[in-house]
Amino acid sequence: MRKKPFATIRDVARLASVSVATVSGVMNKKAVARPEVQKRVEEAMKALDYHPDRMARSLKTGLSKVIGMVVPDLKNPFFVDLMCGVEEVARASGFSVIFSNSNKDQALEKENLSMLYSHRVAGAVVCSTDAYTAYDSSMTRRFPMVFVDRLPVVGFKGRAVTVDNRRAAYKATRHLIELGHQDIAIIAGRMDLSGGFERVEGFREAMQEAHLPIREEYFQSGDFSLASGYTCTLKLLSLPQRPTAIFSSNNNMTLGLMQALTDRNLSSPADISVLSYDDFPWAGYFHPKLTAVAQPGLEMGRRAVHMLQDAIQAGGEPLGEELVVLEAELIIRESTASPANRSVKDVLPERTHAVTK
Amino acid sequence: MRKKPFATIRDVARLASVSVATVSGVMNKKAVARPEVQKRVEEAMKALDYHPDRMARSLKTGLSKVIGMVVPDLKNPFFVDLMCGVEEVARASGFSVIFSNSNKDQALEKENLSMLYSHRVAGAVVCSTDAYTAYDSSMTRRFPMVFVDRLPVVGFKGRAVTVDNRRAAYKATRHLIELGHQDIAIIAGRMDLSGGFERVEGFREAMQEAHLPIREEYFQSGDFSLASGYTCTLKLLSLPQRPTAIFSSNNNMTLGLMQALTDRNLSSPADISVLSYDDFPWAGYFHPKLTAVAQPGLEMGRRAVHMLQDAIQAGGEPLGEELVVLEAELIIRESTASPANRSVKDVLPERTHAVTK
DNA sequence: CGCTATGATTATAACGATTAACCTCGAATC
DNA sequence: GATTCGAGGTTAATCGTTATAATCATAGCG
Repeated sequence: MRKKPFATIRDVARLASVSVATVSGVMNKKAVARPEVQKRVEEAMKALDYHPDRMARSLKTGLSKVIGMVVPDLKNPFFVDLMCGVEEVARASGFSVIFSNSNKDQALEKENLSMLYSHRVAGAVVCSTDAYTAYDSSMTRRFPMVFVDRLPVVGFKGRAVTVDNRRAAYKATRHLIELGHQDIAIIAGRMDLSGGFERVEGFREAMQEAHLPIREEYFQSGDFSLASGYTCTLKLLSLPQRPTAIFSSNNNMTLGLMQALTDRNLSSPADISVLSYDDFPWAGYFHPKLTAVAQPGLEMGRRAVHMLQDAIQAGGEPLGEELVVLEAELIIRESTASPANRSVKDVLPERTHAVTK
Repeated sequence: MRKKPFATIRDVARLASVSVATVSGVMNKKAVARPEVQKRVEEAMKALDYHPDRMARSLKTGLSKVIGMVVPDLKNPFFVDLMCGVEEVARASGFSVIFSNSNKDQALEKENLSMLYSHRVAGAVVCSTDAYTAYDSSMTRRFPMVFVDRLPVVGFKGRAVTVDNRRAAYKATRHLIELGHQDIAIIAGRMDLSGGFERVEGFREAMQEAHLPIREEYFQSGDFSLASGYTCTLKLLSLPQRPTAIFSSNNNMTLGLMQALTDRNLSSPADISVLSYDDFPWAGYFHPKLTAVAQPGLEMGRRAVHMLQDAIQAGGEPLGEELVVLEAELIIRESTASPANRSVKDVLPERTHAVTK
């Protein structure tokens, strides 16, 4: 083996003429060494550029200061927001974060989770790529996890932080209706993901409440990808009776939608109103500036880590179910307007009831 | 201490009725155990959901399968590209990545580097937040690093992958000149960062070659932030003789630039051409679609990890200097056009020489 | 039958930290 | 003066792995 390239606690002890236990003591502020000794130790540490080996420490204590995070797609700014939130509060409490990208691949996600297990992370916040058909309960035994944005399985019992997709979609649709739209189309996302499904539900709810029909051809099924947003929009635009507004279920599909619009030489909101579920950092620079549902990604990440730390604190005792549901915000910009030749009064019924929880 | 929550190599050994050494052997494909034994061990591992403790392993071998990455700003999509590239090839070769965000804070960056050291990472790719005035050589002794995008210090000797900022800026400016622009302004970035400085140099070079003056009031000093892009643009627009084209030194400043344009009711390229150093994933959705210098972020991240792995392979023997300089691509979209009332022939001289290396 | 060569398997000492248990020695108490 | 006490220190075991040397069969060979 090559010469040891870093200083160990023993080197420090030797230089400071004390035992390793003493060094460990002053490091962890436990044993009260005489101020004189303490100073000597600290000087030795500095002199040797000594930084304790966290692996050795974790090995001994069984406590790791690393958490894992797995996201399905690093290119999506929403997940980047999540990451920022996670990183922020993790670091604030002395944790490091191993990020891994599952690339929307379920197998890879499981592999990543195993990898994190191998690292003996204290816990993980995971944004699952998919509804687990076989949600492996053995995984939960490995280390505490909190799910974020997406629930891993319907009827999930565990710890998660999500946003109220249904309510957000309801509010968004309601905004369209209040503007006077009747012919509202939706580009749905993946219905096997909790978010995708709930957004459609919120949309339905608002439409039904307003006694507006959801025409079959106005319901397009996408898969959250840009490409699907594009083709769905094209289908909508070539309909004999074009919708006056489109609700897009996520940011990527909105991008496809906008592309299709410009390709067809249509402009928003003059020709068609567009409302995007998911805000972009740059949504205000679009032409038009996009009206969008802004999910509190940062806050979600933060809360997830807090929950995770509670679970870590509990030291493996299974903490009960805990579901934090945050509210998304509808940011009204310029891509939504009243449809041409139609007054608001014609169409808007009284609001009958609030959305059910 | 609580009951051990995971299976150890000893548990596997017991279940398979062999010694720990044998288990270790079959895991690492070293010792050739009898096929029968090998199978028994593998079954035991599966049955116990055994995953070797990488920390214990690293502690023993002195070899870690983790690399660190520190970026100055997670919100900037360019750095996210870098991260993607890093993650991709790291994972492909069995490495995990600890990401950390220095938030453009030099002290925090150093702290992060110490943290990574504490984790005994095998190496790190760092996108430094700042030119180190005191570039601590003790840091390089800790673990191999390769710098990406930004050189840590002028006259840097070490391993890094960057892009040819100067040449890219030259090409971009040249494009503006070829369109017939003479009154070209630049919003410079931070001159203490290698990138910021070189972009200005490339700009200068193209202008001089075309015998075009750089008027003092056309040179605005920003700091790579959106806000600075905004204010610089406002200053340019209120000049008695407005420039016909603006070169913005990075993505955030371009955002500020565009904001200022719309606030002043100006549109591009009709009123003014804009060229952005840094492409956005969504630059094609802007109005107008932005002409931009696209840096190969993904590829940079990938190359950086390759270089890092070479250094890790070398096991601490200092590898010589190695600088990989990639080429950025100019993507011409719609935000640049010939200035009103001016023909190309009037202004374009013969191209005299290629940019010097 | 010894003796060795060979291949499979095992016992055990690290790795760098923490920590329980144990020393030491002077001051305080009786 | 003996006993207790406690602050300040040390020793050594331990965490889960790997590496090395040692052990153990087993077969080949003269």
